[in-house]
Amino acid sequence: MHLSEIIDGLNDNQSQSVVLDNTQNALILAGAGSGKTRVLTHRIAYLVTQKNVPIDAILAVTFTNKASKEMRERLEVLLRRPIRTMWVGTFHGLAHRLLRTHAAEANLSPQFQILDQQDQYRIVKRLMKENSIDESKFPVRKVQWFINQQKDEGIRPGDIDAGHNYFVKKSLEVFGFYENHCNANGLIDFAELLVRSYELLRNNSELLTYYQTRFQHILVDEFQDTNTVQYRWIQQLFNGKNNVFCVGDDDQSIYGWRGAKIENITKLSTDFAPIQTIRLEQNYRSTGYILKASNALIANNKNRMGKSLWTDSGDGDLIDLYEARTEIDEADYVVGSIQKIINNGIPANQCAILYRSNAQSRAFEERLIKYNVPYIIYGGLRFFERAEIKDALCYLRLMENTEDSVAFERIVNFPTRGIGAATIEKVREHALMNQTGLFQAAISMAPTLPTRAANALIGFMQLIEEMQDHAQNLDLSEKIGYLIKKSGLFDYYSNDKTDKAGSKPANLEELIAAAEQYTHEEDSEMNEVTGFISLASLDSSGDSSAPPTQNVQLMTIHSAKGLEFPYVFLAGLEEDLFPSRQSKEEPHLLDEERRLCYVGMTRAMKKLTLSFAIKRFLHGQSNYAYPSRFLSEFPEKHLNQIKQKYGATPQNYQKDDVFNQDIKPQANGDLSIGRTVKHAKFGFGTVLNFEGDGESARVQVKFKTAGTKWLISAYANLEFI
DNA sequence: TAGGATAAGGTTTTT
DNA sequence: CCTTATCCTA
Repeated sequence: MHLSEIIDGLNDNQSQSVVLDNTQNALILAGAGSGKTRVLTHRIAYLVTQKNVPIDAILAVTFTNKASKEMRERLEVLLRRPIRTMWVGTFHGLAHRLLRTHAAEANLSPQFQILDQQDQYRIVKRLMKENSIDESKFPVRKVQWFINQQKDEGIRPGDIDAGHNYFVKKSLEVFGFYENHCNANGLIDFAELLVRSYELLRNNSELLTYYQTRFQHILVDEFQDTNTVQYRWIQQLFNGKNNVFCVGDDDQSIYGWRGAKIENITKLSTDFAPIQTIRLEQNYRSTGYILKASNALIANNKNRMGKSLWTDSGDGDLIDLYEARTEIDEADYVVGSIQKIINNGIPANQCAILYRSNAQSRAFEERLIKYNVPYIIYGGLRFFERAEIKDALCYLRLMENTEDSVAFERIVNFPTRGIGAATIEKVREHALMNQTGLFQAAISMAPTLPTRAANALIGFMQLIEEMQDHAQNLDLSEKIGYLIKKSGLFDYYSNDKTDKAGSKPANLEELIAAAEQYTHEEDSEMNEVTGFISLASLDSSGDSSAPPTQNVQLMTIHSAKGLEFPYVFLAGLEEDLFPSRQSKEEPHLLDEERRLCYVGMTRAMKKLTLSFAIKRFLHGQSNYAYPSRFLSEFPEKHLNQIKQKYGATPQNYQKDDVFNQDIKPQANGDLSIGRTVKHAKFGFGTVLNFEGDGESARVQVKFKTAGTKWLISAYANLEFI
């Protein structure tokens, strides 16, 4: 292959990055839409075709499964050959591969199972109960969070001193119990995948040397999102003779809450010196106004490495800003706009609705259904996290390995078969005393139980054994098809009245289809079943089905990272929602919110529409909100402001309210709910409620800065704006 | 023990 | 508001 095939069509900075020589490491500061995936894939193609680097000498790390899949596909197109054996994957996926390959050296059972968040929660909760730790004082979720936070920093229970902090002290105690439990049962959570594989190489110099020598080129995508352990993981594989090539954008760091360290990108320059930094600032995605506004917004952050995107494709349309009365009005406007776009012959999947939190999707979903616009929601409950799917997989796991106690607990009495809490508790005790798995314990102690419980339990174990026998020679998808019927899961969910949408049986069938699509690598460290189960844990999205072509796409901004859409609707730009309430007090959290907003805006190619609602119903109640501060952080001249349909003044909210019955058409002289007022001392506020009339009226006002207060109208001297 | 009915709790983002 | 835990009855 000729060099020109690889660098043709790249701009100067891009091709300079691609053909960097091997004497130094590289940091590519790649702005949104500057073609970073292109640079990464072309870099690899350059190494393979021009420098004769074997594909097995390359390690390419991404953050999402989607990104690694895409990179693999693009590489195969570029190189015109399959690259199955190449190490391309997510940090978690690659760490998992390492641990499967060297399970013994990592002190792991070869059958180890991956715990997802839910499994982990359950275990932590049970351990706390067993050890009489009060859940009301130490919420399970917080303790779980604490444990993961430590692990993301590579910290083990023995590594820290709680001092006088009682919460830390108790959490550490649970952390210890949890570790023991996981070690005894061959369980690995997400964070553990990383820590454990890091420690594996740290404690085993032979292996470390092997991988250091093998991976001549280490390429990392989204470097700004690496956490402490991930950074060390890369650092460890670097021996000074090989090369790291990191691509990142400090302005798009949005996973600080998950332990990502934005500083890692600056640490890189000292830890991996000499390093060459190249900036990619030409944007090929968005029009001029979108970029100018995004640049202005992100300029409000301190401590940036500095970068300014530009385009030569012209200003394009102004950014629309819609001021909605409520979230329903907002959804109406957005869906209405999308309908117009579709009516112009543009496919629906070119439109995306992005939001800060998943809960916001509901209003949009309702309107999309009402107006008959096809849509697809990403996130929310992911396929492999659905209860019915996990149930089925647990049957599969138990059939594969009867010692899988997590699976045993989940399905021993599901669908219900007369095995109650009391019986299970006895099994657990017996297992603990004899240091066996639950299944083994159940076999040996069943005869000691009362007849009814004993029969039920023995019946369950016979069922599993019978299923094992019968499924032995079936292929994976047939096995799953068989087990969902035989176990009674399918019948159970078919008759489940709480499944309003009735989608659960369909999901079970979808699982069979997913198993059919699953292609198992022959040379894998795992057998087919284990491979499929691991995939289900690590790639929770699961819907491997063809990408939707005629659906409007709805997702959080977090999951939109790395994607682009011609028409983007960024909704819910309100204080306390975006930026979120828990972020606004802390400058570094607020900066991350701002980056998130920047990421959202820079997803748009042709047209960006922002919106906010004055009143929003969320988490069971209605609240008035102020427009997000982010809206005032870029020049107004980039905006085309659109007020709500029925006029711009708050008084008009009372009339023509066909969409929102929940806005009460109440008025009392100058008073009306939703009106903006000014108080001499408290400043500006919004009327939330009032009672009584005239001089004796009491008014509840939510002030911008002073909080919410009840005031006596006669004394408050409110000025109505 | 099962399964409905009622009460309580928790809400940002996810590999 | 929705999910989950707990209570209560058959």
